[in-house]
Amino acid sequence: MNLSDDLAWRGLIKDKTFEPKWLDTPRKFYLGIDASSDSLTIGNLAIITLARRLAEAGWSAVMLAGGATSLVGDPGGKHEERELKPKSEIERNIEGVKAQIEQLFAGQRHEMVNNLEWLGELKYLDFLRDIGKNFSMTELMQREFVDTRMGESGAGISYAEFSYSLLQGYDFWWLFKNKDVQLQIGASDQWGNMLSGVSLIRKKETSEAHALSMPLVVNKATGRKFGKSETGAIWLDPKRTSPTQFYQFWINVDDADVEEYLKIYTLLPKEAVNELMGQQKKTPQERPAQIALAGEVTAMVHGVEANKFAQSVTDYLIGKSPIAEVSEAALKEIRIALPNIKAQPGISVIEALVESGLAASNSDARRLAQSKAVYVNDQQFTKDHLEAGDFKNGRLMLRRGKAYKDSALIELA
RNA sequence: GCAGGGAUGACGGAGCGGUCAAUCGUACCUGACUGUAAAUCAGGCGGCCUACGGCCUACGGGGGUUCAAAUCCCUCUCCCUGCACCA
Repeated sequence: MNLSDDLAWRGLIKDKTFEPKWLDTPRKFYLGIDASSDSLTIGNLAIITLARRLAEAGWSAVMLAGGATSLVGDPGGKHEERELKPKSEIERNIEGVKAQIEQLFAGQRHEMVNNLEWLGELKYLDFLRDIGKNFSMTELMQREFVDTRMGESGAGISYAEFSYSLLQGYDFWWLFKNKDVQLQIGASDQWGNMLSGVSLIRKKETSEAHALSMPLVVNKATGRKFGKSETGAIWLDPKRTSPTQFYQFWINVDDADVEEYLKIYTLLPKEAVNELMGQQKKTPQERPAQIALAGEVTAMVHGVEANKFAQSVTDYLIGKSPIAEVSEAALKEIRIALPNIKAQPGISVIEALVESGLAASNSDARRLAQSKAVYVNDQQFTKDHLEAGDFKNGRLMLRRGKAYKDSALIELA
């Protein structure tokens, strides 16, 4: 299947400035990544996976870290002005984000650039004359982000954030001129910014350059944007979200979403996805689609070894492999992957829940205990204390709730 | 600058001197039913405790009035709406 058909089938094309067939001749494209945090989330992963697809279809990839643009802050999709981040923090963020992109592009040819390289030395007056002159204020004012921020109930917008779109347009133009980049890809909230570049190139170079946006990934069950909420964020950084937690997240995906995620987040071809969805329909309780999804995505983000390990930890979680018989080597890894504490026999369940982070406070832990939400080694647990006999070989699995993802390892001190 | 209006828990939004740890909705957590799914129903949802009870901290910041304040007064900060100023 050629690239344009594949992307259409996966639902990855929202807006574009070209005929679909144009995609099928490989050229050079770029994807800009914001550096507002030191780690990417699965929200960013969707678009990076799209970049991977283009690369595998023969396109040359330029990955742009927004060292300069992050200093200003993208107003797109935000309801109020952002806090400016210190420069040192953004530099750190860039390093973190770069490393993750390297991992995701392992074995694929790609180029990393930082727009600080050219935006950093840009002179303001030159910018106004060369770039500013090419933007119509009328057009800019009609942009949705400006409109919502400046409208009746808007929170206002600063000149700095307002100018963001022009900077991004400049990026595209610079890359077009200096690196022969002909396409920019991004999530649909970047559409306006991408068009800034397209029209700037048209005006200044009288040449064609194009933009492609993909839809924002939405949780079908709740209708909400995916991976955006602060607390529930799933990070690519294993220090923030361990590979096991990462794997568990995908295992736990709703049935309604799993097909879409397979298309967006894995490189599995159409036939394989259809095959999986067939099985999913027949035996949903075995969760074949979720298992495939979790395996594919974890392997891509954290590597094949980490994926294997996450799968084996899952076997311990669901009691398929008894935790009492875990090998010393695996145990070491589990201590990293799961919340874990050392305890004396006789420790109260409340204390164990709080210490391990499964409960937020003593009150919270008491509520959980009262509602019979405590499990030890996959069995409902109603006693107040963990006795010596509850530990098998000096350890046990403590769990909050019925789903396996909120588990912790408790070991005898 | 002047005049009005506003700031309440994760969010939206009630309350306008005691019965307010604060109605309600959403989000979130747990239980039942299931499949580590969804929907539905039920319970919970500031913290702490030797708990059908008690204590602490909270309604933008600070100060006051009162036996008693989220509720009244003063003041500061920020936001909104008009008007004025500036073009």
